[in-house]
Amino acid sequence: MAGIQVSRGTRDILPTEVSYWQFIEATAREILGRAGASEIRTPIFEQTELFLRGIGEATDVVGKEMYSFNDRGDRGLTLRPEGTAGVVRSFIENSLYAQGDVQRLWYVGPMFRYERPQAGRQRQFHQLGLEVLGSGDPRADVEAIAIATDILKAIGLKDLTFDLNSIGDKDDRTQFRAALIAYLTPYKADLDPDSQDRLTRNPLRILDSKNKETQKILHDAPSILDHLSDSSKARFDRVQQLLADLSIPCQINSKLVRGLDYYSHTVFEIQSADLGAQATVCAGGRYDGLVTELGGPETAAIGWAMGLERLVILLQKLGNLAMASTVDFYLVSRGTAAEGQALRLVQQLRQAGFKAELDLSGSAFGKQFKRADRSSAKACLILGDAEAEKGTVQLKWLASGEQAELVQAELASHFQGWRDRLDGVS
RNA sequence: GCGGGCGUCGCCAAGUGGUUAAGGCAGCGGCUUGUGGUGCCGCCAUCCGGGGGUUCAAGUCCCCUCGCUCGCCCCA
Repeated sequence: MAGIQVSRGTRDILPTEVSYWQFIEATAREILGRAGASEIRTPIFEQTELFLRGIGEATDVVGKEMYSFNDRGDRGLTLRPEGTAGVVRSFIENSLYAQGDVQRLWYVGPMFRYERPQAGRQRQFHQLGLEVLGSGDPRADVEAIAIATDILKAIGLKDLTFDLNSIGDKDDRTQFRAALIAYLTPYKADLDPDSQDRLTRNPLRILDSKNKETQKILHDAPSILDHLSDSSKARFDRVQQLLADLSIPCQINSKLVRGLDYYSHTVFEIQSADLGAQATVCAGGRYDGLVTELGGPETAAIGWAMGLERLVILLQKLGNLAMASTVDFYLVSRGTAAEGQALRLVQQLRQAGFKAELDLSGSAFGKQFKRADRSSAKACLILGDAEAEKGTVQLKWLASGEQAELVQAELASHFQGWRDRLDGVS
């Protein structure tokens, strides 16, 4: 039990679990590809400055959750806590905006946040995200959302709730902020401590407080939706209408605000009731100001990210993924000459497209057959001293027990027949 | 960063201060030294996350520490 263990908040993804990951990633890759999105891979660490400016210095993520360090050259670096900032940095640095009107970029990979680990929340976790850069059209919002819901649907998730809101533009929020402060200030003493603190620092965040008392007070609070400018409101209406056209059901939640500073207008969150406190499975929104904030040309943009660990948890709960990987042929051999020939045959089978496993134990035939069973192989190829000498091999189909002796040199002539038989069996 | 629960073999799990730490699954070996799936037999924790302490005596009580877990916070 002593010895070195994984770091707190990190974990291994073992072979029994990794098939879920591969399934999710393959499904997403397929759907994103069909939508004309291109994968982009950016570094795991970036200059700390990028996140300070991109995410916002006042946010908790930047304030107390980043893995920041100085390297040997005394550069201030940070393990990326999210994916958008790096993609936008790359978009600007590589002048991707010059390559056409809209860039649809997606990414997948590990992110790092120093948080207290919890179910569905780790210090190293994985996100898959999409960024659509270069369009402020409401259709871009809905297209991005539709891609996300397509992915979630394709991997088989049900019973998800989709919350939608608009937090308007900067001016809308300035107005609303004043109204909210004016409303809440008389109740200040009754708010939970965190919310009291936020009243001046970041009053919008009070809206999604889980504190019951605070929520009661918020019941009659002004709504952001009543403080949208005409154009912001029209934009939001259009988004809702387009979603309805696509039959994507959503509920308007005027208290939905996002934790990162760069969002504007459309924000949304997709949650599952089966995840406990960390219920959000996918979240995102529009961030029209971020590209200029990071030194690029004015570029409208919308994006989202999914938490892969959470998707895997949900998928495992459904338990509907039959991941049994069966073996076609299991090679049983004993004796120096036979073992050498078996190694050659197993390679020949693999190169012909069969899934073949070679028993390396060198133990008694009985033991090797037991292992063949456990591997759920369909057939055994058996080589002992007698076969090695004659240049033959025994083929035994495990389900029926039928066995035949074949000439090694003629093995390839049986391949097509075996393929047909294996296809029939499975 | 704050609060609650938990931590016994690879996995599940008994064990409520008293001699040698149940059991099941898995694994390994044998019956069966060239033929499997069943069956039977045997082997698999000098040790109870780690470190201190209390006691004649601790896996069982106390303290510290590490980790997991649930919630807060935060967020994907």
